[in-house]
Amino acid sequence: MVSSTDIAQRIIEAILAQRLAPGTRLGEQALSLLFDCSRTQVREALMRLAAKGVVTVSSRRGWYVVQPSHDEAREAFEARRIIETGLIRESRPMSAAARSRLRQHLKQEKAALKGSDVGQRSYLLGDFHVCLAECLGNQLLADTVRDFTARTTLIAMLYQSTHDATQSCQDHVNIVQALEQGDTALAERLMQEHIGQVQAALRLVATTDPIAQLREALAPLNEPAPPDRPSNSQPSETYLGALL
Amino acid sequence: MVSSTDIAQRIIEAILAQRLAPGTRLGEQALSLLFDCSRTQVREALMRLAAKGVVTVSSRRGWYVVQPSHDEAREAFEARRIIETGLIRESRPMSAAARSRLRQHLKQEKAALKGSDVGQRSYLLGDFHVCLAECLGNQLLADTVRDFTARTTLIAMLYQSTHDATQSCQDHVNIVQALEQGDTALAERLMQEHIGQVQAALRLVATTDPIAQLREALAPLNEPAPPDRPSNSQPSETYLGALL
DNA sequence: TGCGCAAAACTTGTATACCAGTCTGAAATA
DNA sequence: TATTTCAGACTGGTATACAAGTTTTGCGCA
Repeated sequence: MVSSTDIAQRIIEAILAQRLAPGTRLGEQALSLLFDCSRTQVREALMRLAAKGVVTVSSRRGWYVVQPSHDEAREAFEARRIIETGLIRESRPMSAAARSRLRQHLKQEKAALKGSDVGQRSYLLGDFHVCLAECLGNQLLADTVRDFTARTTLIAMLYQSTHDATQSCQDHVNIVQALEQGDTALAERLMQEHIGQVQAALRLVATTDPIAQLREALAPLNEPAPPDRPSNSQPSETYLGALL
Repeated sequence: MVSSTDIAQRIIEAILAQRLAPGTRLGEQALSLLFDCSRTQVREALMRLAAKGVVTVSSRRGWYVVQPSHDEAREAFEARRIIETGLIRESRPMSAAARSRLRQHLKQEKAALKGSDVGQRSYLLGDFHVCLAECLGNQLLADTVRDFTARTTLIAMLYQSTHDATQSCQDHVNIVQALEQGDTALAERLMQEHIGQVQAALRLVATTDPIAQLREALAPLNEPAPPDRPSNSQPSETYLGALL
């Protein structure tokens, strides 16, 4: 039997791994079937996620993974810039355990880059920021960063980020290196630039087209798909399989 | 009939007005009686608040307003320092509407200082920071600041803040003035100092004493009570009346 | 063939009944 | 008298039945 906490965590993880696209419908019955539990548990999980701004509910229609607007996208990136650079600026030297953990994480990132699991890669690249916040000694902000990272991951999916995973990983390496050398000013600047570049890689097309996603998904195959990611972003109930 | 959103909001407001002390038990049945609704609504509200870190649930025992530890207190203040100074640093000049709103808020604060409603005073002093974050154009961080402000309000209650309300209000005035003059660097420094002073006003006694609150509440009357607030911090079911 | 309307299928919203721990206090016992 | 045990009251945990609304589908009609 799974608890509502498990369900919420699985959904968050699926989002971080880009296995759940923005706009995906999360039916209560579908989820309760999938996790073999009652709707009560599912609703609890969804309400918790709604409080964190990861899903929304449309009355008597269903729960959906959020589709942040342009304004919300801007706010999310600004929030991350402020929090993560602030954490670095106010940081004291890291403990040996923290440094070791970060190095371990970077090792995993590099391994994932060589591998073919795009979801794992995406997950680790996002989790780095959570990991760093925890290592800098503020669990409260680390939790906040986790929520905001899920948000920016959704934004990246929605606005078709063209950011290079290799570049991101290199940025992370440089940031950790600066921190280990005690050069917080450099680390802060690197983080600022890193988040800025991820934000700049968004294709902020003014898509007021209500069927844009369908159009995208069903486009003819002449045009090559956007790099770094198969063009499979139609929101659909079948995607719930991504949770398992 | 009240919705779960209403209940959650009322609880948050009661906390911001220091009418709900940390550790107060929030029984599901008591709340459902108080708001004349089913336990379902109450549970939804409490779970949302739990996701925001404002209440906790002890299995089959009850829901309680959180009692942040020393570490959590430190993290909460650090988080607010980072977010609020960061918002000011990255802010662009405020709109006329925003400036007007802030001035209006300061006027309310001053009025509350002259009045006798301690709850209203506490609420407005905390709400200033939320208001400011909204005026600086980031709703996402404004919501975060609201949660964190509730947290620091609880911390102030728990650790018997000796901070002077008049001083806080004056700090707010100075911050707004600096912002209106476009001197964001000054505003940032003032905010940094302001939050630092509120934090410094805590009596962070190492209270591993499990009955510290009882001891405090039932202390003999020779010692004068802490200023700014009657010493009535025993958590008790009767306090639910504070929600109305 | 295209359009409008109604019914049915499906979805979330809500209350409630029942289950399973937790605590209290009285009674039995040493 | 002090201690232990056990029953009962009380609490939150969970599932489920039913209500209320939405979407889809299929039929009738022009």
